[in-house]
Amino acid sequence: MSLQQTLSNQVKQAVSATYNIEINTVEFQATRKEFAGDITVVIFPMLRFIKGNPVQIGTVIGNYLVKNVTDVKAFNVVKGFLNIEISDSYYCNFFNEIINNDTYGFVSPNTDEKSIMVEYSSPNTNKPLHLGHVRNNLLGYSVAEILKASGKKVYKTQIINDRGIHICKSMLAWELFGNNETPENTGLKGDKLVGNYYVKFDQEYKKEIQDLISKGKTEADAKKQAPILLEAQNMLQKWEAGDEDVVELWKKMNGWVYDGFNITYKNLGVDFDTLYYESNTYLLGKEFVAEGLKSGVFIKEEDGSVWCDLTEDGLDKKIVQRADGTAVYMTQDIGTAIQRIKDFPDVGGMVYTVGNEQDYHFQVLFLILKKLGFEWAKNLYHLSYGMVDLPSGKMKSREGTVVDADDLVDEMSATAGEISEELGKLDGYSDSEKQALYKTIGLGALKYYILKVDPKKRILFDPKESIDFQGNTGPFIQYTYARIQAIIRKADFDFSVTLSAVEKTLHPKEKELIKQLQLFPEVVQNAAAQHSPALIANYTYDLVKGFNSFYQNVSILGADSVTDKIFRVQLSNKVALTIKNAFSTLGIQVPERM
RNA sequence: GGGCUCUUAGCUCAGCUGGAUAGAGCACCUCCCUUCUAAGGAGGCGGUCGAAGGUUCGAAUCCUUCAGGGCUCACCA
Repeated sequence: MSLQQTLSNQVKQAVSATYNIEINTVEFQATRKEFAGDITVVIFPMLRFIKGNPVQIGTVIGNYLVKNVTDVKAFNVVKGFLNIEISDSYYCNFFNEIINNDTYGFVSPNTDEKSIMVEYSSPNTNKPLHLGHVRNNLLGYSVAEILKASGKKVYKTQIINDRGIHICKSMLAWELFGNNETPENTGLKGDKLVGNYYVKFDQEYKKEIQDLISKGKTEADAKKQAPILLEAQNMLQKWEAGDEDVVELWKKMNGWVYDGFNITYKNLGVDFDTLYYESNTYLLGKEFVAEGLKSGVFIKEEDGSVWCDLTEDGLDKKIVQRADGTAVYMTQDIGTAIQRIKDFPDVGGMVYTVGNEQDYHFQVLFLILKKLGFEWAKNLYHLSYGMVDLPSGKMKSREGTVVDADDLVDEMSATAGEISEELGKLDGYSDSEKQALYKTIGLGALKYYILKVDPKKRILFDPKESIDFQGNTGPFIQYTYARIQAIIRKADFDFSVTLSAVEKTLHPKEKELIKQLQLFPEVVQNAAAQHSPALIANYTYDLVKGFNSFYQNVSILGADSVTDKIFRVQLSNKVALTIKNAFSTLGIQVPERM
């Protein structure tokens, strides 16, 4: 039983014994720095049940606790707050319990529980990944890792949007202007090469529109009648009809893109357990549309289109199948969800990492799946995140203001290198060691910068600030970890002395640190429940801040006894482990030296 | 226009289920390296928590209205 539970029970007993009144909840909070004590019971809520003076009630409960709970050393009451002081031996014992637990804070997987599928990334295959995808990937990957840490089995997946008019545009431009360029003969990453042709298409398209307008067409007509667009649409029809040449080209170019994406994913340090392709799933939803029609969930209009009426749920009518019988976006998402559960029957819920411009879509999707009667539909979560804006404004692919994912990672590493060189701390390292370290630091900066912000909020991405190494940043935390490793390397104490032998008054800063360490498992559970890496990021920062302050204020080598030194070195060790575990859920590495 | 969402220090952000004088970093000022990494630490300056009402012992947090920003309301994905 945790100390808080014990205290809660004892407070209830104190109230029951003194006032003959039963209360069912006791409110706790961490004691503020300016007061003596470690944990605080808030008396105010009890006033609803107990008539009386809060100070008096607090004093009565405090006396009871000191008498009946061994770990309670003393107490004081300020207004409606009962501040409780916890004995040092409690902290030492707690510390002893976690000292050898390398997976502290992580719950071991419960095999009886249902798994969770986390979808993220899900790009189109016509252009390279950009900054927006970076946020998506980092969030999705991190939430998957946090869910794992909270004891869930997790499948990471994505739905690759590999069909449609966008890829036909790239294909057509490549046929018309490509001169048989390949990643091999140009040395370009496949996704970049294909992306170039998507841009090329757009340029030609615009030219043709201008041309038509100068011949007297309206702009709207010109946009619809441009020959290159008609040709692309023709290509899409051929693809859907299974035309061999078109399908072969499609396979070839998508293959290039996948090779390119895989490099980017590797650079970012993300991975997937299973993949879904839209070209395989886009027709799947239709059989469930048919079923929904039978059960009355959907309605067929006169023209043959199928709709779902959600007006009673406060939403609109939503189309789920076109008049010509073809699938729309919603249809395929219905199909994909069902297919996933068929493929992985142990999955009991899914997390979709998709930008907030699709909030409404997912609200509708989840509701439709519920109406279709799927039991797992209540466990679907849209991990919605805000856009990433640049100081110069929105990213626009056509105006060339897009921040490319690969370029970004490279720049972060390069900047990490420049700053490290300036500080000159890495003398004696080989070039390859340095490069690896720069990447760890650069990526750490990028990932932390993005993950520490609440997913819901839009991010203003300032490239300059993101590579800052001071304050609440990834490198600051990595640096603290590396410093702790230096302390441990230097400390050659005899670790056979157990901590329970420590009989001394803890330094107040040590207590603060241990208090923070205690919170870690709770933070992981909370972050998993809220799908919020930001929670873990900000917690880690607080811990590091606390440690740095401890480190400056307590002279380790000046400690008097051997056990004292051991305690402090092990406390450092524990902090380092907690940083490492927290960062692993964020997908950030910690270097042993930097 | 309807729906969803955001607004906290000059800037970038925390603030858990309502609780004590709203916290960090950056920037600006003052101090602190004979010991393990100063990419550090201690302190100062800086806030009518977008506005107004309401709920209550108590509101940045919950409710209502309003203002401003974003997203969305396609037989696109």
